Amino acid sequence: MEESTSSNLLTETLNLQPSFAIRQILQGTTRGKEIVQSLEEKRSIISKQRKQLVRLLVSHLLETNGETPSTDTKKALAVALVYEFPCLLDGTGSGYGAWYTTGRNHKPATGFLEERLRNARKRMRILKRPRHQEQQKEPTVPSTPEYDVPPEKLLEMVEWMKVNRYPVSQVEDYMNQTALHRGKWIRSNGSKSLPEILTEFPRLLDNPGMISQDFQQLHPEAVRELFQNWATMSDQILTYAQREGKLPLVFDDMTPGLEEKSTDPP
DNA sequence: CCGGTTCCATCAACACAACC
DNA sequence: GGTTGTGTTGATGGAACCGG
Repeated sequence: MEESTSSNLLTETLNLQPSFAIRQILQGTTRGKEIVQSLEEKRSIISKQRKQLVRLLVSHLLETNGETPSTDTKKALAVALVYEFPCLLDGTGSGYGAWYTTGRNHKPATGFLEERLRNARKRMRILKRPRHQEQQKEPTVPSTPEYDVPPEKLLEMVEWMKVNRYPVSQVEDYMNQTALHRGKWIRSNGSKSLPEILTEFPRLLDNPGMISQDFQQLHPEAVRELFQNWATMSDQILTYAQREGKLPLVFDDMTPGLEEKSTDPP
């Protein structure tokens, strides 16, 4: 019942918090920065910001832990969040139940993070099964993405995505259809720089899950392995990026407030 | 041409079934 | 016992439409 006290949360947090650098995740985007600012100055956020916050965190979760993160991972994220921003503590026994609650008494796990994760999975599954979803208005490329999409249509989609962020499902569909084209384009002429890539495909960063969707599209056989070994793979990727001289830009863009909190994993 | 209203698509959140 | 999948519903925001 009232199992939890603040010292409980503290213990839990000390154990789990290093897994998620909440601030760094949020500082990676403009909206994330606004949310952090609001949390610091007003000690509150509006519901729109809360939804955006959940999107950013779940997007990070998907990138780093795959589609079905463990219960502990999800709990760690929720705990890290309310530890970092105590004003987000809720009235539930644990203090973070509104963000993540494990299932109990035949009731499924719930909370904003869990629900977002579930809805994201649902959407991704729908996208992966185009055959099932054939009653589209446009008679365009339902089955294998891209192979039968004419080049001009590809360019049309790319241009559309430069100026449109919504509807999200449309963005995800177009990103899906242009994944192969994007891969070729990025690697053409000795590979593109990060700013070049983000100018051509801004939705890669601001629409959650697009990078993993691309990887899924290009290397479906390796997705599982990548997710499982992400901790070591990410190091190798960073090392490679550094060697290629691309890393400084990445850090400049994504972690402007990289100061004190050196989070070394246990 | 502009402001207000209606219509429509999307998504978050909920509820329950299916599964391990 | 719990988690994941899926259908449903209400809220929200943008597009289209209409009257002044």
